[in-house]
Parts: sequence; C-alpha cells; structure tokens
Amino acid sequence: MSPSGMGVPLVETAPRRRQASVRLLSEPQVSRLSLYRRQLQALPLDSPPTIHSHTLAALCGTSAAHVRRDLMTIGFAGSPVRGYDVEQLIGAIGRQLDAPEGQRAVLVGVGQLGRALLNYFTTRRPHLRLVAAFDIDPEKTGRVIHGCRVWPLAELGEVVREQGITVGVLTVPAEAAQEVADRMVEAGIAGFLNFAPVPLRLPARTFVEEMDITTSMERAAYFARALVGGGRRKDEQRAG
Amino acid sequence: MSPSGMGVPLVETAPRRRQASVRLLSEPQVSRLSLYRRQLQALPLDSPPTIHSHTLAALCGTSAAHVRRDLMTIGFAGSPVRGYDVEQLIGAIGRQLDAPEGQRAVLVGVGQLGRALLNYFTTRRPHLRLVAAFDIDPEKTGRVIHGCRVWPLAELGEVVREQGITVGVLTVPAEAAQEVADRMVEAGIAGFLNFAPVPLRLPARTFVEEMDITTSMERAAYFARALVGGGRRKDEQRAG
DNA sequence: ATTCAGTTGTGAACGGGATCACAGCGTTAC
DNA sequence: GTAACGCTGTGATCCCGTTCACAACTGAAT
Repeated sequence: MSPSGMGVPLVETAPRRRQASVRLLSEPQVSRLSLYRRQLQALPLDSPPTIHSHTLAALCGTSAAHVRRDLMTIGFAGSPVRGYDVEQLIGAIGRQLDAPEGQRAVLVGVGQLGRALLNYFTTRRPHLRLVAAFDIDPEKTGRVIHGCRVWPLAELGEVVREQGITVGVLTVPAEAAQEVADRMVEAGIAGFLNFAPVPLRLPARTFVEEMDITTSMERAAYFARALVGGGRRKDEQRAG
Repeated sequence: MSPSGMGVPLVETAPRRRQASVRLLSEPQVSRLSLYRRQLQALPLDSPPTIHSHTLAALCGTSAAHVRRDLMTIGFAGSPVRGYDVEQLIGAIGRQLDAPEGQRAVLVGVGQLGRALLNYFTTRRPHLRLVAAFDIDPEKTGRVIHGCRVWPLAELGEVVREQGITVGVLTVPAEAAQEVADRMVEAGIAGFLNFAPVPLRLPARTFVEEMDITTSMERAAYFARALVGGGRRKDEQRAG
C-alpha cells in the first residue's frame, strides 16, 4: 500500500521503533506507570492514604513484584508496612511522565474515527491536550469539533511550529498516511499515534505507536481460537 | 474505576494476558503475519509473483531476518533466488491465522467510538466479521448501523451463543466494562478488544487485547520528549 | 522492651523474542 | 558446463523484560 508502489529499496530495514539514546524508562514501564496513575487517581475519596503493591497490582492487572520494580525504577520508596503514599506516588509518576510545561497534541484526519478520538481527548488532563485538528477536506475545516478547531491541512506546519506541538494522532486513510506523517515530522512532531493501517517509515529520533485495529482484531481472534479450540485438543493446563 | 471499589482482594495477581497451553505462534508473530498478509494483498497487480524477505520487510517496517524467521515458523519455504511466492504465502498465512469456517465478532457499546469501529469493520474480510452490535440504550437498539444491527444488551448472551461468536470489541464506558465483559465471557467470547480505559480481569483461557488510547498517547508523548529533548542532553547515539 | 507478621527493596535467575552470521543452494550469465 | 552471485534457512547468541526469592525493615501487639 506504500505510495511508492513496488519501488521499495532493498536496503536492510531498521526495527520500527527507535529508542531514546538515554532511556530512563522502558516502553512497558511507561505504559504501566501511566496506568498506575490513572487507577490511583480514580480511587474513592474514602480510601486509605497509602496503598500496597498488592492492591495496586490487582487494580492494574499486574503482579506486586512488577509494581515494586517499577516504583523502584522511578526511585519512589514506600513504607514496609503502610505501603506507598498515594498522593506522593501520583506526583512522582507525573514527574517522570509529564513535561513540566505540559505537552500538546494534534490530530490529523477528521473522519469518523478522528471525531471519536477528539471527543475522547479534548476534556482530558491538562498535561497532554489535543489542541488542534486538521483535514484536507474544505467542508470540514473551519468548524470547531468538541472544542477543537479544524484547520486546513496546509496550515499544519505553521500551527505545529508556532505552538511547539510534539505529539500527533494520525487518523487519515492508508494512502495518505505516509505523506502526512512526513509533513508532521518536518513540522516537529516526534511522537505518533498511528491509526492508519500502514506501518509508518519515519526517521530515527521519532516514536510511533502503531494502533493497528485490524491486526489487533486478528490477534484477538487467533488467540480466542487457540485458547478455546486449542484447549480441547491438548491437556488443559493453567497458564503460568 | 472498578465497581467493587477498594474491596480488591489481596491475593497475588496473575499477569494479565494468558497464553494458550500449546502456543503455535507468539503474540508479536501473529501481529506480523497479519501485517505481512495485508501488505501482500495490497501489492499492485503488476508486481512480480514472488517477493524477497528484504522487500516484504521494508513494506512492513521489520528486518529481513525477522521475516525469514516468521515464515520459517509457519513452515513456509521460499526459493533462494526468487524469494517467496506471494499467492501461496497469503494462503499459508491464512491457514495459520484464520479459522477455516471463519470467525464472527460482536461490538458492545455503540457510542461514537463504537460507531466508528463498526464503520471500519463491516466491509472487511470474510474470515472475521462484525456481525452484531449491542447497547443498553433503547434509543440506539433496533437500528442498523453500517450494515450491523444493534441489539439490546439483554440479548447478548442469546445472540452470541446462537451464532457461536468468539470475538468481542468493548467500547463501553469504564464503569460498565468489567460487568459487560463478564457477561461476554459467560456467553462464550474468548478474545477481547478492550477500548475501555480499565484493565479487564478475566478468567484464564481468555485473551484481552488492551487498546488503551490514553496510555498509548502518554507513551507517545513520553518518548517524543525523551527523543527530542533527551538527545540534546546526552551525546547522540544511533538507536541500535 | 521484645516479638512477630507482613511489606518493601533488590540482586540474581529465567525465559523468550530479536538479531547475527553463515552454510547451503538455486538461478543466471557466459 | 561452470562459476559466481545473492537469497534462504537456521543454529547460536544476545539482550532485556519478567519473575523469583529473600534480607531488611517497620509498625503493631503484648
């Protein structure tokens, strides 16, 4: 589906996700920390001010050892009996994950999925906000969708540069994805959420989170089959 | 927030993704194979009938070694000079990933995101089809959205059981996710795509693909920052 | 004061996916 | 016919996230 057709160079390709030169946190760690924080923030008001690794693990579907290891990595200590201070932990995670000055994101491709995501994000946390949307269709531009103004695609570079935006959500058709992504990189976007069903080929010092729904669906289907069908063929054994 | 509030049991938790007792393919392998197939099917009509590992790797953003290893795993051989036969490879991948009789999926939660996903999938491949949607809101039920009928949530069990559906997409609010998921499991669904921002706690012999958009966004933001900001602090070195 | 239950912090071991490197071989060119 | 190129198939290796296991410690109970 690449626009360049079959003219794919024969050079050996690099793995699709580049890492930071100095990587404080691993990818899964960032995911888990993000989840820890969200679960902690959603705790009822009358819950105790501290929480055990057990409990947090249960809330997040991980193991206690995992939680302890992650908190150790970010240098957050707890009390052997009381556990971890919830408020302070939320702060510590924020200090790791969030830019002190906050970060802004744009969304490109205001189709149905794009609109759904705008809805998802515009009312979200202040440290990471979707501040603009873009589309090539003149019918869609100018409007404000869920509190987010839709600009013509042509102005992407200007808006992104002016506001120092670093994160981008791609919800354009597959054919347009690579080209649009290139323009976003050029404008200064370094972190991508790619919902287009095409792997992006981007320069190093760029991070792409592939949100390939079709592939995810096929994974779910495959393992659904492997789990229920496969279990009948072979002696059942607890996962572990 | 888990409906059970703080009453989380103190038992040690298991890792959140259970594996098949006999696992033919690993999770990343299934993802890649799914992608290989899609890219192969999207090849222009005038492309050669065979393809090299190099080329396929470039199309999919992986390495040639990776491609060869994956195809070796599914027992598909190529010619040392011509490469892999495209048609046959597509067939071989299908034989691994697809159920011979096809698989059906349902979607629960016909909000904006749910509708966008319905749009995405109803016109898709025959081997994995979204055949029904469910919602608790009487206003939404009865209608047909993108060729997919919306049923009352109460009839979920019946429909899923009758049609032997094994895959489910969850696009309900966080508060409802766990409860709905439990009902889906009970009805026979074993593979989940969970878009609700809550980790699901499901029995073994069940597979959950967490599609946590918020977390993914925070990941993208974190690494965007680590890549462009972190590189200035430390000596730049190629990712490797 | 002292004991004890239960939790944290962390070195060490484990496991598995990614990558390397090269032998083997089919195809083409001459 | 023969040589040589370049791709495939795969054992071996590497690397890193996960898990284990236990010492150290804290606070409560007595």
